[in-house]
Amino acid sequence: MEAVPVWLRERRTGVGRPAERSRAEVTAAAIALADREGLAAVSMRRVAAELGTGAASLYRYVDSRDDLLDLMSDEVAAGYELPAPEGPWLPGLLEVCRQGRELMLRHGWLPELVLTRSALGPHGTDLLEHTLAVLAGHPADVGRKLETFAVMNTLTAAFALNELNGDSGACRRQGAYLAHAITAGRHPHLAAALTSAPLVPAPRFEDTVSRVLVGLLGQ
Amino acid sequence: MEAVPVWLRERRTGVGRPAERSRAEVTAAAIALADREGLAAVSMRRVAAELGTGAASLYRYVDSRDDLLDLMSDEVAAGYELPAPEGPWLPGLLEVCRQGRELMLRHGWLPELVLTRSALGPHGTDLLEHTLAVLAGHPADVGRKLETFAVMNTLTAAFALNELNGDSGACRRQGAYLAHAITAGRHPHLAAALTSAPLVPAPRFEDTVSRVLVGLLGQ
DNA sequence: CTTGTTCGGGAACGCTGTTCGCGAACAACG
DNA sequence: CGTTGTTCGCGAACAGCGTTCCCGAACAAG
Repeated sequence: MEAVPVWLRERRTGVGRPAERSRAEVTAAAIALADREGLAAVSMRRVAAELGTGAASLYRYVDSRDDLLDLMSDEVAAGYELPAPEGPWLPGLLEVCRQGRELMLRHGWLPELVLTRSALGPHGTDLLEHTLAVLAGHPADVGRKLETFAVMNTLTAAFALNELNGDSGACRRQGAYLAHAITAGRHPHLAAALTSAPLVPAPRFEDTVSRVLVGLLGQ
Repeated sequence: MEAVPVWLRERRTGVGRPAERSRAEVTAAAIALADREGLAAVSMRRVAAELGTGAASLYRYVDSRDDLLDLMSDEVAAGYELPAPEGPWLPGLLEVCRQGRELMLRHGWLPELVLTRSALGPHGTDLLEHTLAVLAGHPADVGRKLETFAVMNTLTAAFALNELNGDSGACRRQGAYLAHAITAGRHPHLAAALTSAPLVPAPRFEDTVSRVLVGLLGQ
């Protein structure tokens, strides 16, 4: 029934044996491990080994592995550089998306976390605040602005995920089946599409996001 | 190095001991289990127990748990009812999204699979073919149409996921932290937004998707 | 020095995906 | 009918997982 998110459970008083590590240290170790070997490698035991300690010790800093994943997401979100918003809103939002994509490409495990869990930590909250600030002069109602924030994150993560998976095996598999589906003959439009164009066209990230944002917010 | 996807690995010849079950039966059992207890409950042992057999037996029908998840996704995609496309493209695509959302709400484990893995099985391929058929008369190039297909699926899944998580604990946690962030005072726009509007406004699915599609494809 | 409190972490529990290998079941062939 | 080839069912085992228990150690305060 602990409805309190990770970020609010803070360090106890200065009494008792002092902790040898900090929550930030644990988070950093988990991020380093994920960057090196992927999200699946982030187990409590592996993270603990990274720190030269035992798995059970981590539970002094984190309530569960899921909490640790939330901390990782939010910590990366600290990498946004958010200047004071000025000028028209579209370039402002595009800059946010551009930075988001870069962070996600640098941390290939991030898109999965962003897409499947929606926890907003301190830095995520700052990002939302910045987005609302960019849209401060826009006439859309609050609901649509929040919706825009969610769509931006989702689309950026999905885009980054595609880019990351694009070169590896996942796309080959799909390609293999699509090729089979084409030769079967019952998918004329698909056949026409895939023979008339490169299989994986260079995705135009900013153009696509821009169109979506204009669709949502007008102008 | 098996680049062949699940759907192409077919039943062997009629030689040897006949199988007691079928791949479809295994898939159906996994779906039933996921519907009842969620995706986390879909372990090889649990699915096997559902069928009254041993866990190792499943590997006669499926190469891995991931394969089974792909089969589950595609099997649900068989639930689309795709009439021959006619009329303008926007209502045609909206109907696809509407059906997708309904399927995902009926199978709460689907959004996660759609968002994180992009495998296209036979029924997914049919859906793509249908989408391209609806857009047959549209002047956009092939790349943008494929992109539109991906965005439709992603957005629908993300929307459904939010609806499914909306009432449960996940949103409470977020709300708890956001409330804290507001009282801290450093997020004026956020504070204004969350006090001037209901915390979780009724999401207007079709309106949002419609705006995004028009943004991507024009008109 | 004692007391209160916290931290570190080995050990254990129940679970997971997957592999191995053996016995059983069947089709085809002689 | 018997033999052979092949597939299937699946118990047992392996390595790994998240998490909890619990006890000894380490410190602050009195």
